[in-house]
Amino acid sequence: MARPRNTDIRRQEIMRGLMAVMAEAGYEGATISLIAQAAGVAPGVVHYHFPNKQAILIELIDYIGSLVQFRFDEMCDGLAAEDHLGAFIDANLALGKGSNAAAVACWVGIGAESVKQPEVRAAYRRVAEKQLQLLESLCDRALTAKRKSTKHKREIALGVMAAIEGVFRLTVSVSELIPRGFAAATVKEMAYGAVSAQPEN
Amino acid sequence: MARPRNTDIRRQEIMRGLMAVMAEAGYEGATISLIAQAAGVAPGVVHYHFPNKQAILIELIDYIGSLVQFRFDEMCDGLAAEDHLGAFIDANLALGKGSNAAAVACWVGIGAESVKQPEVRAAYRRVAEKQLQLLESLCDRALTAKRKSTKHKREIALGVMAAIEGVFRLTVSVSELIPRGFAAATVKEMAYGAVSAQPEN
Amino acid sequence: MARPRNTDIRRQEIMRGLMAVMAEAGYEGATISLIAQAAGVAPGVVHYHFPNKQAILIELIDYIGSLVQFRFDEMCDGLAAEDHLGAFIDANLALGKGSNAAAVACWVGIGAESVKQPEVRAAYRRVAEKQLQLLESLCDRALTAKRKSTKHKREIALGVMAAIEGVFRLTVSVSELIPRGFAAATVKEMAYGAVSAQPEN
Amino acid sequence: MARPRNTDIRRQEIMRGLMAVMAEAGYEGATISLIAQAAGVAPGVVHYHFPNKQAILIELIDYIGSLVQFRFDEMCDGLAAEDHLGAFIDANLALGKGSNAAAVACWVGIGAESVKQPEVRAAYRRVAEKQLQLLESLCDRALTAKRKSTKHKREIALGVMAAIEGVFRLTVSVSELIPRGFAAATVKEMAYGAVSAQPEN
DNA sequence: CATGAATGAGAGTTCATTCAT
DNA sequence: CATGAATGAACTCTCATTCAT
Repeated sequence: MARPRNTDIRRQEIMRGLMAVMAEAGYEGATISLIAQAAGVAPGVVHYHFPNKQAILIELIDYIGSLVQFRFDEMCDGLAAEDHLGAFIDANLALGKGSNAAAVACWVGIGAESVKQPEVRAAYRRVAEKQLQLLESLCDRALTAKRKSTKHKREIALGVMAAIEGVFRLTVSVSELIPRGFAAATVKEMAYGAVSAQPEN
Repeated sequence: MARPRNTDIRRQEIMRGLMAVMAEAGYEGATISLIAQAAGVAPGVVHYHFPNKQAILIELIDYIGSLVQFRFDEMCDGLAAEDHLGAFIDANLALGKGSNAAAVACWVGIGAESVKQPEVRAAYRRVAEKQLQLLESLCDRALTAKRKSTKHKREIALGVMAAIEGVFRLTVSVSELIPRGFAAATVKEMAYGAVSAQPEN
Repeated sequence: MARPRNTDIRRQEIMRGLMAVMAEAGYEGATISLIAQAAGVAPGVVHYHFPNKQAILIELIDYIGSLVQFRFDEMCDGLAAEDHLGAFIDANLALGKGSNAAAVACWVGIGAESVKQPEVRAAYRRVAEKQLQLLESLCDRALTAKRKSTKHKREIALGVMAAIEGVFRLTVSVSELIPRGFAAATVKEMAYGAVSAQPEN
Repeated sequence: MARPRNTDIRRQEIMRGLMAVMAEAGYEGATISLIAQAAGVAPGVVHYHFPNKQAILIELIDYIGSLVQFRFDEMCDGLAAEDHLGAFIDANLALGKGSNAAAVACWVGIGAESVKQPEVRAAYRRVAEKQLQLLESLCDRALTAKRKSTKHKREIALGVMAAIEGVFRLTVSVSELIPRGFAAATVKEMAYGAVSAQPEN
């Protein structure tokens, strides 16, 4: 009898509206009005579905995390275990299908917001911890496949993660300095270089 | 006899005020009033010395760039040419004297602001290009010292730079995940690992 | 066979919802959403049964008036005519069965709303006039029973009414200053004191 | 050199702006914009001098309290101690010079706001407690002058206070029912009637 | 040079009311 | 009758910027 529930759909639309606007104007520049416009809804709708602007951002953080996860799962398909590390790097940095420039720009903005908003920081950390654990297990697989010591898998994982985050940052701010398609290759070389550099098991 | 110009001193005080506030509250959260307070001056003074808030930020970008440069010069003192690459990484990431957590937090915020403010982006790029050129020459020195091909010096330089920026980001958002004193060592290993991995010249 | 009308029930539920919420949050703080929640209905239902928020308030005014009337009737039962004045005061101020703290808080809020909403003011006046007429006749009874001049019955009635309203106000704002069970006794003393002070008839 | 401080003047102007608007439109209806207009300043000025709207209201509470106190002091001048109780009632209720219809309307609104704003409630209580103590001492004086027991001075004080507050309420909501100049006389009669009714000391 | 009061545009948020289902 | 999503106007509050002193 009542109007059918469409909350989940609306929430996604609004969250994607934030992503689109934020990629151009930053978090502060993403006004509720602009977000609503980008989502194709009236301004009041935003606060009907979210208690406040921060809540949209936090939902966006999880969403971007899940996008990477999804792309990684796709890319792993049919790959040997030792190549999953490369797949993870590609999932984050490779261009082409599934790459998402807006998400990258947002991710940089999320880093800055997490400086002052503890809740954002917490949400970011949840995603980062999950990715770091995944990365560690991928390093383990790669090291094991090459019969290398897995002693420094966490260090390598952290280095890879930092490199990925750094590429995001450079992509956003100084994309002209990075030749197209360069980043994924370089980070993969660094990662597998580190793997190879480990002593035999 | 005119009274001595204290304009330059005031400008520095204000700019450092921005750095201090921005490290806690982000760029948008750094109100003119808070900046003035941190600088120990009246709010009106800020706009006497700077046309607008953005101008302070741009001065801050150059200032942070010069801080790193200065620390690098200090650290190079007495080091062999091949170790200058390590000195650069330390200048950015090593803890202890000369390390500056506020500057790191600001740097992350500057990255986010450069998404929407072209002038900030340009200022950031000037500093980044300079650092990248320096890094490239440091890679060249390191490769040459080990009689390696310098063909991929730019790739290595970019990778190192990304790793440094990424560490900044992780430091700010998820410092708990990074053991103290870990970052500089890991990035140096990655850098020299890449150097060693190059073919002989 | 039409389904039984539950409109009247719903209206009461909603009106009581307003009373409950308004006692805690004031009239402006009583949002339609909160009222609906307190009434156990969906927000949309409220405007199905009432054209607007003000209409609920006006119904509430009459309702609270009738509550007092009802309690008065109950308390009069078996009392001598000269004691009906005391019963009226008790009906308003006595604690125990039939006392209604929420109604008192609402009544204070209604007074404030009547400053700006003419319709509310009119509704309040209707109730007040009725009570004042009743009070006047009760004073008449009390005076006549004591063979006193009834010349100032209206003054006494007004004084009693003011005292009652004032106790409401103090109860709401500074209940700590009023010992429990104190108010009804004090006002009754004042009322019968004034009755006694009148000249013999 | 700097612009001279005028904060105190501005704060008073704004507070009186609130009083003027609130007397017509209630507290919620007194928007910052209307308050500023009534005070003859730009909207932004309001929040330059007050952190928020509530702070203006709290200042107004103290101000109204001091208005009554001031009028009382004036009216006491040259009166016998036993008549000070009457002066207090006149200070609150007498018409003519020093009477302030806007203040009365605000006071009713303040009562309603104190239901939901604890800070307002606290401010109201501070004023009420001070007045109640004063009233008690005035009752004491009146009783002592007539050689009556002072045992119930607090009860009488409370009754008088309730009557005054109740008159405010009736004045605001149903002024037509109260003949002009009636209230002060009636309350004074009630007060001195109660004094006379006490047993000899 | 310095001060801090003033400005006013625009932000996030709330909410009475409407209405498609 | 009932639902709850949608609307958009209006609110309080913030703040970069200006400028009289």
